[in-house]
Amino acid sequence: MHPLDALKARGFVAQTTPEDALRGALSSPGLVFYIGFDPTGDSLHVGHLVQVMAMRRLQQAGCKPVLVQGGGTAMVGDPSGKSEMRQLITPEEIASNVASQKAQFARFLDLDEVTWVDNAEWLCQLGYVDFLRDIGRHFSVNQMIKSESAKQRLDRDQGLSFIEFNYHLLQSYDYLVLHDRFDVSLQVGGNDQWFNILGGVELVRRMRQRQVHAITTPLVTTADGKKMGKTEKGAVFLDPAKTSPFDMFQYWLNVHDEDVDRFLRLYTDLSLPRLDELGALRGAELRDAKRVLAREATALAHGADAARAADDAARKLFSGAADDSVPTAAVALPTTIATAMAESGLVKSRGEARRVIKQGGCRLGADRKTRVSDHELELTAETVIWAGKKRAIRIVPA
RNA sequence: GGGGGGUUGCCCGAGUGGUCAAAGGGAGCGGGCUGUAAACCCGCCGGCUCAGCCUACAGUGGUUCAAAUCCACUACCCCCCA
Repeated sequence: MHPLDALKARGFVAQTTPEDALRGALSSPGLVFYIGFDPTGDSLHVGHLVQVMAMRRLQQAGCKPVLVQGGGTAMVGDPSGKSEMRQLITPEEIASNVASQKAQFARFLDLDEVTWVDNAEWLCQLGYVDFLRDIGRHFSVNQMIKSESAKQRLDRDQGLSFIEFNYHLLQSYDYLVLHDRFDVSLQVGGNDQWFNILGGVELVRRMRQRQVHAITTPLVTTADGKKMGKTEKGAVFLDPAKTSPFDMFQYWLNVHDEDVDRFLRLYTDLSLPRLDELGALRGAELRDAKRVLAREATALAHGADAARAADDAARKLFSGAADDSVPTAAVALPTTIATAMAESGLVKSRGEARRVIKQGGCRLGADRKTRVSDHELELTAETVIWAGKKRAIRIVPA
């Protein structure tokens, strides 16, 4: 199957540059493509995964990835989709973020085949006047002002500083540099980057008379309209120290019915026939599809063993057979139930613990047999505490 | 540089001297129903040593018996003019 069709079948394609040319470029092996990541955080999260998986797919299809860490662009801040000016981060933070994110990419990509560059390398030493003369002349302010990201900010009276306004030029320039240095002729990015990516395509065309290509991936939201990978507790990170494999497993297991098929396609390696099979499931059967999703997606991020362990732990926890595989927190005993709940992180505060208890949501024991009605109930030994139907933690003496 | 408007709880947003931990909505949480789903119904929803106390309405300082509400200064944001 043609790589482009494979991507489409899995739902990775939102927009592309003219398809015939793109298709042709993708047909010849060894096409070099790039994706940029702005290292604004010290861990990737599930929200980044569409891009990461798109790279994975393309690499498996024989394309050669160039991974651009946006050390330079991160210092400017992309206004796309942002309602306010992004906070500027320091070069030290960027460097440390780049380092920790790199390790996470290794799970998804064959790093031996990946070219790593940091655009700080060429962006940070640009001469302002030269840049204006050589690059800036190719850009129309009229157009930029009409771009979706600028327009939104302008319309809503939110202001758009000059530094952010320039992001477009910098990203376009990246494409030019990468084309010159590595023969990159495809850029992949989120659909909110469409305008920025086209800027690069256009710049290469004007300055090198070469046609290069672009694919954007859809901006994935959940069926109830939230950003992918966000929970009330924050993002679902790939760093196991920030989001445990168990919690990630639960995140995938608890996706909405309507998201299952889409997510399976995007976030797992399953074959298309297998995807169709799972996609045909309806009603309660979807639980099986969700389990596959959770298992597969967690395995990609943390390895098959960790995924299996998370699965086992989840099964045990919800079947009343919780053992030490289940999320555990050490708390100094004896103490009151409310304190244990708060200190273990099961709930955010003792106030919340009291509320849950008052409302009848707190139960004790792996089997959930004992309903707690007194927040001062004393805990003396190891036990499993439930807050509501889905959250539980095993308390052990500190 | 000049003139005007704004900054409220996780978010949006009312409130213009006491009855304000602060209307309303959203998010979130708990219960019911269910499939560890959605929708729906009911309840909760700053913290704590919880019939009480503490912290909060950008920051600081003031006026007052009493301020989110009045005054002054500071910071940030937006608009118009130059």
